[in-house]
Amino acid sequence: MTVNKKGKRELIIEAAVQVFSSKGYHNTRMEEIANIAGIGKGTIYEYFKSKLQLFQEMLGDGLRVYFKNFDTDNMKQMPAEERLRIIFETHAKFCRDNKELTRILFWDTEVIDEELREWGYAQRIEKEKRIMTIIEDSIARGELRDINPVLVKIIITGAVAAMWAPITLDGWDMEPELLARQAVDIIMNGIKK
Amino acid sequence: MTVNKKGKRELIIEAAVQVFSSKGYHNTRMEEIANIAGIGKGTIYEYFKSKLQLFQEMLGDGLRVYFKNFDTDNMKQMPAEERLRIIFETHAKFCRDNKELTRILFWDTEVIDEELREWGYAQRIEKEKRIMTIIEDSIARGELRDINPVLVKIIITGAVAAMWAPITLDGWDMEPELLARQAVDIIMNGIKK
Amino acid sequence: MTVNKKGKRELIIEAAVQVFSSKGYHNTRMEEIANIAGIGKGTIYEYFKSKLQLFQEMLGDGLRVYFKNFDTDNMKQMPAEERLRIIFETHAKFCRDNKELTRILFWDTEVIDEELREWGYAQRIEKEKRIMTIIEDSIARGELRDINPVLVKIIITGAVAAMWAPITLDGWDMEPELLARQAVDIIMNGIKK
Amino acid sequence: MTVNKKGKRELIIEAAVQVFSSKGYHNTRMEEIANIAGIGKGTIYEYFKSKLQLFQEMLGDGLRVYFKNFDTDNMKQMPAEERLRIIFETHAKFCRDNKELTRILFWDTEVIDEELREWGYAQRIEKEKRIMTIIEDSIARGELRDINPVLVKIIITGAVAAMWAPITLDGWDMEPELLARQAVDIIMNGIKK
DNA sequence: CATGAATGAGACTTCATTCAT
DNA sequence: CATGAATGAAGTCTCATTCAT
Repeated sequence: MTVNKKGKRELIIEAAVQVFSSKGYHNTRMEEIANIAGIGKGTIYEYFKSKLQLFQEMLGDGLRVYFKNFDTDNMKQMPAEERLRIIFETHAKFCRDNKELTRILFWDTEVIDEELREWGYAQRIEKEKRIMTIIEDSIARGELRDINPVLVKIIITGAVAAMWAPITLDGWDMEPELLARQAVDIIMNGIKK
Repeated sequence: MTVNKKGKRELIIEAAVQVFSSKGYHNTRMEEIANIAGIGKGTIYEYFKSKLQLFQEMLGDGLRVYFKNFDTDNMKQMPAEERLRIIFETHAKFCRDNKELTRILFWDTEVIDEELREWGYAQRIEKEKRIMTIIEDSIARGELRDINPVLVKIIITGAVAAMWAPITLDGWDMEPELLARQAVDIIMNGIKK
Repeated sequence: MTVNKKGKRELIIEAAVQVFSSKGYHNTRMEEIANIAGIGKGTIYEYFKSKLQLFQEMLGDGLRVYFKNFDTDNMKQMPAEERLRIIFETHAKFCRDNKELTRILFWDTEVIDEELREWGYAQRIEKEKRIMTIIEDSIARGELRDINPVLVKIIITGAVAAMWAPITLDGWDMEPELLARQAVDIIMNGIKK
Repeated sequence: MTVNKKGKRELIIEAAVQVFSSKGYHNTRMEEIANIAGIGKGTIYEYFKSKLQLFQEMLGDGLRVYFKNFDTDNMKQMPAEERLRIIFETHAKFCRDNKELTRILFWDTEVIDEELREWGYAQRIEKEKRIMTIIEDSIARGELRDINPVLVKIIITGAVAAMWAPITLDGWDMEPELLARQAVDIIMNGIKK
């Protein structure tokens, strides 16, 4: 049945997230994914054409969930500060709920496949464009000082991306809303007294 | 001769940087490194016990060069702003001069080996401790607002780490000194007008 | 119902002939046979124990049809020329009506199974014995020149077997009766003017 | 050294002929070829890209040896009878000296690969064209009765091809020269007294 | 009876490493 | 010291067969 089939596909994806995250693509054995999913090795191939495709669909599924959290239409009307806050908060929530996946999605650069590399590159550009728009909008509206927007983009994207490490590795546990508010405060006003 | 041997060792390391950087650890073939170094496949094993050891020594060499750039003793006396500026500038210079290597050293998380993973973790902690010290020193000295130091650390390390992408991938070319001055300005004073 | 079951068995055999003929034993997937037969994969196993058995029964069915065409009792009384003519004509008809199957039955030597190999060998010997009997009978009756009967057997069996290629592959279309008459004429009288 | 390398390539080809001949393409395991050649499994891949390529090169090598035996230039001047005699004799010699290979080269139709199938088809057409030329030449010169040349071609190619079976399987041992003389005698003059 | 999702044995192939030259 | 031919462990993937529904 469809319900059943969908269930098994998700079962595999979940096992894949677990193993790919902790071992990386190349150290992951299809058999281990199968074992963790509680199914036979061959069954994976009923749902995914190859190891690469399983990995890609895992990324795709993850990103779809991630982007579902942003309501882009509403955001256009907001001031820069608010938009940044939402980005930080949403990202922090996703990171908290998908600790391992976050690293693969927003940090990992393991070379797996040429096509995938380009996909990852496009992904990064896409995300950064969103940040750049916010910054340039705000500069145009005169909300910001006269600063290098590329540098601001690096600082913001770097901060967002760097969150996975303390959360995933060090078990840092901070309320996403608080984190977002404080982070945006620092970026907007600086750290100097 | 020792000189000769040293020469060949460096030849191999240079080839290793080239191939490991562009293909990642697992997609790199020992034969390709040998070809690029212009030597025989077996010769690599005269200088390195294994592929893993070659990779590790490549990392070690890279980090040694990196840290040689910091004069830690002098830095202790400086104000936070100056110390941050040096970190940004030094990092930007290293990134500009070792585009590919930077990504492997300061971003890559490809899982290669359990021991190496811990080494990388320790590396990260080490670097972050340095940042934390700066921040906590400054807070103690009353130079900074009352802010979450972990968050500041994330923002600074994230910004430093994120520099590789525009420089390596997008060909972004900015004077390290200028970059450092502007970045520290933003972090200290924020972006708000 | 028995009728129903028989109908499905034939359905499978027909699909098997189609796929085995064009792809060979090892390139044939049980699933493809099932698809062409319009049934489920598992259903084949209700009628045949295994892929090998299906193949064997397909061969058996084919040969039974083939040999039904020879009325061996009547043939014993006929002169050699007439008997050869019947062999050629019958074979040509079967080939025309079962293009692909003919190749598998009378030419193919794809090694599939030790038991099957011996079965095929016995099959060949059986057919050749028939030819040898005709030739030796005729020699005894003084109808033929003093020639090597083994050689004659090779020429006749070779000619019979070789017919599948132009008919199946090149689309050669010749009236079986005419073909048989002319072939026997050549064998009996040679090609020299 | 080149001599050494050539030696190993031939070693593998010889082992391949042995195993492919007796088991067929699909039942042949690369490991068995390696074992018979007395080398490691991986070594085969130093000389041949894949199982398919090994098979193809084995066929190519075999055919090259086969065709080296025909002196096509000289043959053009000879009468049909003589040319046929040479074909039979050369083929019989090759069959005697390369019992197993002959079946693969001139009889086997195991479906292995689409490209290979077309190659085999072209091969057959090429050989048959040679026979057709002889027949049509002779008809033009008025050496032959008014007979269907396609039928003659089938009889001759069939006879030639069918020789492998008694020689390889039944251990039939006949002097190639004698065989050729008698076979051509039968084809030219028929078997009737 | 019919089905097709699930299975796992087994095949090909790669590539780090060794070692005789 | 330097080499590269040889090796075999180990990984991905296929597909005949089973069995619960």
